[in-house]
Amino acid sequence: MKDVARRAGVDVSTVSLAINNDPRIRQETRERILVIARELGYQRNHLARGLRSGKSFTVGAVVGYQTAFWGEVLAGAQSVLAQHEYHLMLDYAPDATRQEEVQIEALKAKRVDGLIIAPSDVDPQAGINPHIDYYRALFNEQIPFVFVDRFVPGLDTDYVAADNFSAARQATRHLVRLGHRKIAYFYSPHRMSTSQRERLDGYQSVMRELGLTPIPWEAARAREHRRQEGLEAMRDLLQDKLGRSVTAVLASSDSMAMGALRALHDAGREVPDDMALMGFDGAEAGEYLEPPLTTMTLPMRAIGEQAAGLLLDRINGDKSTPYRHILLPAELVVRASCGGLKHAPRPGEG
Amino acid sequence: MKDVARRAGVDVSTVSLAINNDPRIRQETRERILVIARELGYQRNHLARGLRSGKSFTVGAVVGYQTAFWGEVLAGAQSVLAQHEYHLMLDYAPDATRQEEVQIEALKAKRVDGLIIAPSDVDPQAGINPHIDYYRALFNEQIPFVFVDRFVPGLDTDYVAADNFSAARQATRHLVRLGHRKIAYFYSPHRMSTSQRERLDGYQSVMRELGLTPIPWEAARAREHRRQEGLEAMRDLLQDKLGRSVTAVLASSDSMAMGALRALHDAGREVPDDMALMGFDGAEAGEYLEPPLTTMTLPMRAIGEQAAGLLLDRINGDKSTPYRHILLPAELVVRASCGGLKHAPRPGEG
DNA sequence: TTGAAAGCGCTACCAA
DNA sequence: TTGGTAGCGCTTTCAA
Repeated sequence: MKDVARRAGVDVSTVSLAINNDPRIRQETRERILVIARELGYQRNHLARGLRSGKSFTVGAVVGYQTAFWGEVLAGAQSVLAQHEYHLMLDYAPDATRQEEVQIEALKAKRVDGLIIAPSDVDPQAGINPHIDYYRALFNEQIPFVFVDRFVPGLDTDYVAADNFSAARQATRHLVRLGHRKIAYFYSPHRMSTSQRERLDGYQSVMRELGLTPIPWEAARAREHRRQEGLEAMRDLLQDKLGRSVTAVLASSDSMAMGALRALHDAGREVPDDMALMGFDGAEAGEYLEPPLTTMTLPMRAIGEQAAGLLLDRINGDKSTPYRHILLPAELVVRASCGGLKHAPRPGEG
Repeated sequence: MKDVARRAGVDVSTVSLAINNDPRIRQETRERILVIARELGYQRNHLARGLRSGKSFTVGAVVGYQTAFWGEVLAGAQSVLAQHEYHLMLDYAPDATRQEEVQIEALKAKRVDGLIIAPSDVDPQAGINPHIDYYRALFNEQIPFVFVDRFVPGLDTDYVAADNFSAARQATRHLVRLGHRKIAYFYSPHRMSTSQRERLDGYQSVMRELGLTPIPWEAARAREHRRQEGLEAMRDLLQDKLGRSVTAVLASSDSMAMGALRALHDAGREVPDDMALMGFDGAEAGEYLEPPLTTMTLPMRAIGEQAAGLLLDRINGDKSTPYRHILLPAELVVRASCGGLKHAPRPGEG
């Protein structure tokens, strides 16, 4: 920058103003400076800029294990941030560790301007988020952050997620519309995020409204991958007295549905003829299953985009604007796993 | 830091040394300073540190579109970087745009200490990477970087990938071992990365060595998702005179195999009885297919971990150590799509 | 509209 | 083993 200033015959401060498009600089001067800067291959040092101005043009993201879901969300966020010269710093914080707090502290030391956070699951015993005190402190520190996909009950902040409650209602109604009455809901009670809670609630609300008996089916034993849980839940169901009357299953996630599907295959049951099966998430793999899986597709990219947008507003805009909650609609994607269709949809149709 | 110094009755420079675990500071002094720092909630400012020391403790990653593959690679890299107080700055650069260079320049402005790069595909016409001059310049600038999954021919740098050539050989031999002689290889010539090239070469080398005729089958028309390409390639094959004699297909990626599988289902062909089908990548979804897909599983996490390790060595170690190429073995995962098994493997078995 | 100078928080150098 | 001080490259304030 000093070199640029010397070559342009101006002061460094003038160069700075020119580069930042400050209206006080004369058009002609700015252009001359910019040309010289380019010639010299000048590249602004964001570290110095950040140190002086108190902004790093960087946002931290703390999410759970790497999955296709989070990949999409982060890609969405990144695309919006990139448009504003912002960068995303990535961290994975496996649930149920203290990691989450450590990661955020590390990100704060790097002076991120804001954070995109998927808070860990709610403690099933206590019914509250184990990190709530930490988040409350973070909030009081005035560090801008947005919760994605899930939130911390008791803390009012910016928040972006799919409308899981409505989506679960829509899914349940879809099964009812196809003629099912004995509809079980597969889920895992071990780690319940707020979104999982809302899905369960949505399912139960529709069942009750229609005078049907909710059959919440807990994957009690397993607690590793969702898939294993779905597999065991279905095995249990098929051997259970009550379970045997069930004609349709709504799974709390696509991976759980995949496990359930495997169990059905293994037991020689036909899908959808013997049992209708529906997933939740819109995982890409669902399309490839046999039969292809009907599911609620979540707007993952949009969740990331909106989260980044909200965060940028909060960083650059008025700190005191009221906190916003954005719930994005999920989309019912009908494939063959629930019947009601003559054939499996071809790619692109669903 | 000034506050900490004052409270501890020492100079800021002493605090700095203490925090950086400099051996010159007496154990006792260090501990006292550290305690006070903690009490005061002191958090080191990495921006200032970076400005002064010329290191940002940050590395940039530029990969293609978000996919499960890249998600795993990045998660692997992130886990290693986190152990060294490094952070990952994420960028997605869709192939075949100039984006790649722009992104890297932006990352450089943020003063990343190094870069993890998946270079774009080789231009099929010219046979060279369109960005080679840029990468050469980057190399001359002495900025540490590692190529992952693919490289730029003609540029000798640190490089980590799966051993695609050997993996393709192993895959081909597997099919031969099962009794197949007419084995086609599905691939898409439009965008050939170096790893795709090596897969094709590996397949052909085994076929030739065994006196078999290679049947490279180009997905000529489509050029969107790999899946669509696989679907169309299989349709073509089934209608082709030569193609009808084929008994096994090795696809250049799992998604291509999935498309091919759909086409086989649609045509009423049984897998593996009418046609054996094998994928490449180890995509999670392959396990859920009907029949489950035999594939070469790439060590995605390890690729990311090794890439980060190499980069850290380069950043912190001797700049002039010779460039290393790390090729990690892929694993043959036998499921039911190629036959030779009595039943589909249960989860965990394969 | 531009210039001059201070200073962000740290590390690195040299002196004690 | 510790203290003092310069200065990284920028933005920002104030003066011209």
